Formats: sequence, structure tokens, C-alpha cells
Amino acid sequence: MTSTPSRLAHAGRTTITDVARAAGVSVATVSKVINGRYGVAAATNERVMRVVDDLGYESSLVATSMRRSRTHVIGVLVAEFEPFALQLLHGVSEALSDTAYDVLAYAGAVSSGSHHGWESRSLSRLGGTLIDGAVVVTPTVRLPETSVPMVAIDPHTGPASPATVDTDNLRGAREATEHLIGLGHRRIAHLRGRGDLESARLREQGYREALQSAGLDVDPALIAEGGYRPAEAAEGAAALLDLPTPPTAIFAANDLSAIETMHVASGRGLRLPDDLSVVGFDDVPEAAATTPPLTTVRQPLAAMGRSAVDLLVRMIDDGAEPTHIRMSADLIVRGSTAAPRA
Amino acid sequence: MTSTPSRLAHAGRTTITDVARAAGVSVATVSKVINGRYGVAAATNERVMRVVDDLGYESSLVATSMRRSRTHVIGVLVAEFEPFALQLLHGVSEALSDTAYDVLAYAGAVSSGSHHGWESRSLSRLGGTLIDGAVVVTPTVRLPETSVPMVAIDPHTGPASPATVDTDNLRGAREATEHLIGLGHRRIAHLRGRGDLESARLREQGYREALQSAGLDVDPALIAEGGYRPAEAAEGAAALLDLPTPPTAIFAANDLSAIETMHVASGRGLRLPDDLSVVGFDDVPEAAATTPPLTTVRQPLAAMGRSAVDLLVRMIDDGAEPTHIRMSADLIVRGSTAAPRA
DNA sequence: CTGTTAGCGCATTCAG
DNA sequence: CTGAATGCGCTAACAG
Repeated sequence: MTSTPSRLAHAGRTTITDVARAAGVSVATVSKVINGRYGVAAATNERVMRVVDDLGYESSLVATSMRRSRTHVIGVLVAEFEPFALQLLHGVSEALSDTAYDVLAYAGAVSSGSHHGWESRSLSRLGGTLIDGAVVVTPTVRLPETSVPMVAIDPHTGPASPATVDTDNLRGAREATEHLIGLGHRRIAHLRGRGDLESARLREQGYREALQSAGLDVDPALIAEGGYRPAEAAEGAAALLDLPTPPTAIFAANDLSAIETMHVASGRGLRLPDDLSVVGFDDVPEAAATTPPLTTVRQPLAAMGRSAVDLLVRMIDDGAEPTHIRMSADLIVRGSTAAPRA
Repeated sequence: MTSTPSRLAHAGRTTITDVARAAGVSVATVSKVINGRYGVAAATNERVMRVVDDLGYESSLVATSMRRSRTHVIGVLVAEFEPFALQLLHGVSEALSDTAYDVLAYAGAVSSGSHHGWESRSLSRLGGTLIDGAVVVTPTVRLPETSVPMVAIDPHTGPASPATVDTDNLRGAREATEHLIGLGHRRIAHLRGRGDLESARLREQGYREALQSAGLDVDPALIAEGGYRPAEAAEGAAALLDLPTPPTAIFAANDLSAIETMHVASGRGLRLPDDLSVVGFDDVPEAAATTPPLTTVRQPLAAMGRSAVDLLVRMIDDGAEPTHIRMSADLIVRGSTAAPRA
């Protein structure tokens, strides 16, 4: 044996080289055995396998992905792991447990700075090699087309990307607002979502349309910024409630904002839903856990995740055409809405 | 120039080579600029930076991780993305948003086969290269020690790994059972968790101890398998309710099992909590959303995720010693428990 | 059937 | 201050 004698068993991982040395074969042979390719004697095969087991060797995803085109890993790219993305992830994971794919979720909105959004950054960092395809959650920028197969969930520009999954935001928002109108509310406020998201614009539009259809004026003073996030929502809600004649109902652009709104209202001694009705959007698990439980528009998040994966896998495996999938958004009436007090 | 002339601008990603060519410098120079190292003229620096921005270049995680020791990515290894892991992930993500680390969550329980568990496989595949450290959620096997820094959450063997975060399962289970006893229940069943998990054993032990302390017999017929998963839990619950004299209360080893138990009970026309009291464990968001809302033992999941990350980052950055962190588990009484009917 | 060779995209010496 | 060579762990040709 003339292999480098100075090489000790290194610190961390077991590499293919370690296996090769222990089995007395070349790394190429080990590679063949591991990948079940032809051209290896049965005896050799078994010997290598035993060493692999003994050493607990597992090929490095990183190294493999550099040489191979397929890694059998699907990437889910999110800005951060908030409830919305989490529920999506749940569906993705479920759908993938029937397939040969593993899931890798990446939250890349941390080390910011570049003028590119997190979506492009994450795609650049993972794409092409590490993952066979990507599910991108609420991307805000147009995504590069030259990359891996991907489907966007609730994307910024609506169906601009080739493959998308979203819900009927316009209709859902109309239903929510009409529900409040039907209850007898006349001063209905809206806590906006992130202005750069198509979904947020559609929800606001649905709110406006419902009001107008009912012959109600859209009062600009009753539209505040919520940004889809608790911190901004708290400010927006406070501003609304500080109005000389505050609204009797608030339709928030998502559940997190709605829940925050409820906190703000409770903090001011308002009783829900008697003094203020609140409606959200999304129906994350947390929505049903508030007191009173939140009336909201349900997006079938897990189902959206599953649909996205189904489509993606078909695109990867069968070269299926990218399409647009639109799911329905349905009002779920719970306890946070009631008729305004006389 | 004798470089391969046949090389075209390739399909997918922008590589460091593209940037170098566009900026008219060598890849080494680009590398230095990107990593902010000394030895580059200011003018060159700026020119390269502009090209980087123009092309939207972002270094490949894969390639980088092969050569570098640090990637500034923390891995969260889970079997699958169920509510428990999701909540943990939420805390992890939160805690990491203050740091320079990105989060990468990997669900590796899919392509099984090897006698190693998913934890070891995932660690082998990602460790050492892709991630700087790992948070492993409910590992069931003893983890190799020679790998990257890691902390285990709710591990199989209890505090066998050097760094762990868990809750006081024994105490939580006792409280849950004592609550039922205090309500007047005498036939209290237990829906077991996964037998290979320390947490499940402790919860059963807490149940037994509480019964014994109250002078009640532990009836083996009242202990069924739940496996922490809805499918098994449904069977276990059905078996319990099929007993000649069924229990008046069921303490399930986790919320998913408890929720499934409620479904099974409702499906048989039982009214909750009058005909049957149910207690869970974990307090995932879904627990408060059931009707009636589930009485359960709260594990501070997000806080556990945060603690795990805090510890891990200190281990990576400052070489801190691994420790064991135990958090308290507290009973949350909601509507799914009541005194048994006379 | 098995070993040798080349190179994936990048960071890192080490000469210019 | 810059550029050419080297190798990370692995797979795909090809040679023996």
C-alpha cells in the first residue's frame, strides 16, 4: 500500500476516502457501490457495504450536489419562519413524505444588505446544485427564469412567475368585508398588508369593492398600515382607535395583524366583539386560539403547500408545464365579530 | 489565454468566474473583494462590487462550504415538519434574526433504509460542511460526538448528549394527571407516546406516580399506544373507548394524540368534556383551536428553540461549554376537562 | 471488473 | 496588489 501514510483519521466526518482506505479499494469503486451502479464484483460490493455500515458513512450532500445534477432535495425558500410559512411547510413536508425527496427549508432574510431580495439571494446560494427544485414563499421580486424549476406561493406580481399557487384574495376580502357590512357595521377600517405584495393589494381592493357595492364611502382615514407584521399592525391599529370617531370594525390584512389589533383593543379596555369587531386573513392555527376566537378568511395553507410540491415534482420528474393554481379563500366566522352596539 | 475557449455563458447561476470576466480581473480578486479582505485597490474594489450588483451574484453555499469552515448557517434537523417542530423552528428563527446566521431546516426522515436513524444521516450529510452547528429535534439515537457543535431538543436518552434542552416532562405529566384526579376522575387512561423517546417514558411515569400518590391503582388496560401520531392515537383511543367500562378521562402524551382522541370521541357521540375529559401535552397552537379548547401541559416551544440557538451560537462563537437546559412545563386548563358526570 | 484522471465552484496559498 | 495553481468530496469517463 502506498497511500499517503501521514494522513490520520481526521476530526469530523467520515469521507468516501476513509471508506475506500478501510475497504482497500479506490474511491471510484466505493462511489459505484454506494450508487448501486454496475461493474462491481459481488464480494467487493459486500465488503464495501460492510465498511460503510461500520463507519456510518453517509455521502455529503454538498459534495454530491457539486458533481451530480439530482440531489433529491426540494428547497423551500422563506423570508423567515412565521406561522404562515410554517403551515405551508407542513403541507410541503406531508406531500413529500410519499416521494423520494427530502425537504430543505431556508430562511434567508437575515444577513441582508444587497439590493436583491432574499428570494434571489437564497436561490443563488442554493439553486442549481443543492436543490432539484424550489418552492418560494411570497417572493416580492421577479425571480430569475434561468434557475432550477420552481413554483411561487402567493407571489408579489400575481401570476407573473411561470408557476404559482395562490388563493382568491379579492373574493376572500370581499366576503370578509361583506360579513361586517351584513352585521350592520358602517365604519369599517382596513389594516393594510405589505404594499409590495399583490395579495395585500387585492385584499384592500376587495375591501374597497365590498364597501362600494354596498353604497358605503371608502374613507381614507380608515385605512392604516399593518405591514403584515405585529409591530406595524400595533401602530396602525392604535392610530385607527385614536380617531375622533373610531371604526366599529377592523378588517386586518392577515391574522397576525388581526391578533395584534385585538391585543391593542383589549389593552384600551374595549370589549370584543361588542365594542369592536375584528376579521383577519389566513386562518393560521393561532387564529382559533384567541379570545374570542378570530373570525377570518381561511387560506388552505397546508393544501397550498401540497399543491405546490405536487406541481413542482411533476415539473422535475415529468417535465410538466408550469401552471397557475388558484385555491378558494373562505370566510370562517368565529367569535370576534358581532353587530355593532346600538 | 489558453483557457478552454468552447465555454459559453452557462445556463443557470452566475458564478464567480462570470464576475471576474465581466470586471476584467481574476477570480481571486473577486473573492477577496467579496470577503472584504485587504489587498485590493479601492478602484478595483468598487468596480467589482458594481459588477456583483449588476449580475446579482451571490456565492454558492455549496462551493463555499467545501472550502471554508464557516458558512454562517445553522441547521435545524427534524424528522418531519409537524406542529411541534414547527413551533421550535419559530423560536430558532426568531433568535437567529439578531445574529449573522441563517437558518436551514432539514427534514430527513424520508428516504430511509439505513440502520442509522435520520438524525445521523442528516448530520452526516450536512454536518462539517454545510452548517456550522446543528439543533437536532427529538433525536432517538445517540449522536456521534465527533461532528459539528450541536444541541439536542427533547432527546431520546435524556441528557445523554453533551448539550440538551428539554422540559420537566415528569412534573408536567404529574400535574396533568393530578388535575384530572382533583376533578374527581378515577378511571383515567393514558395514551402513550413513542416508546423510544425519553419524554414519552417520563410522561407515562408521571401519570403512574400521580395515580399512585393518590392511592389509585394503575390499570394496565387503561394504557394504550398513541405513538405521538394521529393514526396510532386514533386506534389507541378507540381501544380505550371500547373497553367494557371505559375511562372518564384520557391523558394523551401529546397534543396531536389528544386532538385525535377528541375526534374519535366526538365521532362516537360523546360530548366533551361531560362524557370524557381529555388532556394533552405540548400546547401547540392547534390545541387552543379545538372545541372545546384543549387542556394541556404547555412546553414553551419557541423559548426552547431560542434557548437552543443561544447555547449553540455561544458554543460556536465563544467555545462555550455544552450544558443541559431544563424548562418548566405548566398545566394550562381549558375547556376539555371537567368533573365526571355523577 | 477496478483504478486513474479530470473537474464541479470556490477560497486559499504562493509566486509574480 | 494581482493571477495561476491547488484541493475540498465526490462522480463520470476512460484506461487497464
